[in-house]
Amino acid sequence: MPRLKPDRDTFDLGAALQDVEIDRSRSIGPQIYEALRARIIDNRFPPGTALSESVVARCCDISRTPLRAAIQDLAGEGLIVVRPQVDSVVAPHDEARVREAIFIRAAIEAAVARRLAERGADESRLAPILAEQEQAAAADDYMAFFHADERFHRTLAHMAEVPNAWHLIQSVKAHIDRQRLRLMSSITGRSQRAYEDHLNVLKCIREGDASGAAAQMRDHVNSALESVGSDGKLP
Amino acid sequence: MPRLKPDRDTFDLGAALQDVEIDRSRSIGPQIYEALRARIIDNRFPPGTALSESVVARCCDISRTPLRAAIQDLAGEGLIVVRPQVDSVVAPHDEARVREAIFIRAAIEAAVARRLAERGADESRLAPILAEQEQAAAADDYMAFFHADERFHRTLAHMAEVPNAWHLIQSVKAHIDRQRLRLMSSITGRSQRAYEDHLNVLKCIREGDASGAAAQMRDHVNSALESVGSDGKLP
DNA sequence: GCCGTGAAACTTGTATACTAGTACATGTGG
DNA sequence: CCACATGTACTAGTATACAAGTTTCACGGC
Repeated sequence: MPRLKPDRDTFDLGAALQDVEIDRSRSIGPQIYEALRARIIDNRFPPGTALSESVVARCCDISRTPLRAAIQDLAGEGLIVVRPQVDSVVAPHDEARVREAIFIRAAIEAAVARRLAERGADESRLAPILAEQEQAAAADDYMAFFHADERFHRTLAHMAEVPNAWHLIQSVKAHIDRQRLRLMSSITGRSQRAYEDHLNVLKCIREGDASGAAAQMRDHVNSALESVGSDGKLP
Repeated sequence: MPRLKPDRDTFDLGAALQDVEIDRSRSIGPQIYEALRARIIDNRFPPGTALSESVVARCCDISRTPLRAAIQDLAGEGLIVVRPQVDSVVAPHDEARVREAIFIRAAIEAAVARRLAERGADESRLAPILAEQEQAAAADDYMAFFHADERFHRTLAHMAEVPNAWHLIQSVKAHIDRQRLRLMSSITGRSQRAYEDHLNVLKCIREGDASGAAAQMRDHVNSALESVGSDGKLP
């Protein structure tokens, strides 16, 4: 007797996908990419979730072709693990990978801070962002601070004239954010400290202290390490 | 009267593609990706070369599907520029992008050197590579040195336990290498200096001088800047 | 001669059918 | 009861047909 889909774990996937809205007047690929990526990062798709191409495509009422493109990109970022002829699942949480992501981000952003200190930076673009951060930190509005923080770092990268560096950072930042959003608890109250870190980095940049700016930024990014397991290998 | 392909610039493309061998027993996507990537980096596909999906697919006797996957990856690395509904061409030479690639690589590799200096490193894995480099530098065998250099840096990344960092470096390194291979002339005799740079980095690592190791590695990678236009913007 | 119009020959994007490979469950022989 | 074939229902990889958009060039009106 043929068994057709015991509804084992497909059900919740359809639920998590039901609110994806595809604008058929634009390219589908990038849209479904963003939709899946957001759901992986905020853990609506827990690690191990099977993302069968046929199932997801049917749920979103699209064909497999643009979906495959999205999955391929996500696999390139390490957010999805594709086992040929077997399955494609959301990548498991990997503390080593998160630590590595923090390492890479710290390296690049420290270099950005160093360059800004060496070349000088026009802080006018940062003022409104800093104001927003101060307010969000005082109100302990985490999501507001989160977005302002993103803009702060992105703006620094653009001021240093390394836009592609920011693109790279975004790809590794996905792993950091996924971890961050997984254990929301350990976050409360950190906004204030992050805000002060930003001020310290800017102080060094203003004074032309290249090594200091790099070190401050490195420490700032590395402070994310406190959330992840200290230094233990994976079991 | 219908005009069927005036053979304007398709001809040389077929020539440059005639020696791509596809192993049908393995996945086609990664193979065609590597084939195209190699040809872009060594400038067999000059900037601006149109890589029409239909044409390339027919030349290689494959379908558009795996080819699209390869092109999408190359576009993600910035080696191909895809204009939707128009064309896909090999990305133009972009000095700003090359400088940025060097910046990113220097940032990450400096951090790798710093970490190795802090944690200590087992140099036994590096000894044979260094020996090979010394020999290649003495003989001025550039390609041999090139490959040994690649292994040297990759091994450092693995010793620092950041394998994904090496993957990122590879993607930005493509732009550096493409530039390097374009103006081969400015390279002769550099092997000796690069070899000495490596020794200096290792010396700092051995002595546990973290800041020194990072600075040495940064300067070493940044020496590639001497080949590219000094600091001028693109015209 | 010049300019607007439109059809045709491209391009990439999307949908779907088919291929080939894996895993698991089921049944069979020991 | 267990080991082992075997078939079935999946998976991702590939090929191909079709759709939608862009560029180009020829043609006709002015």
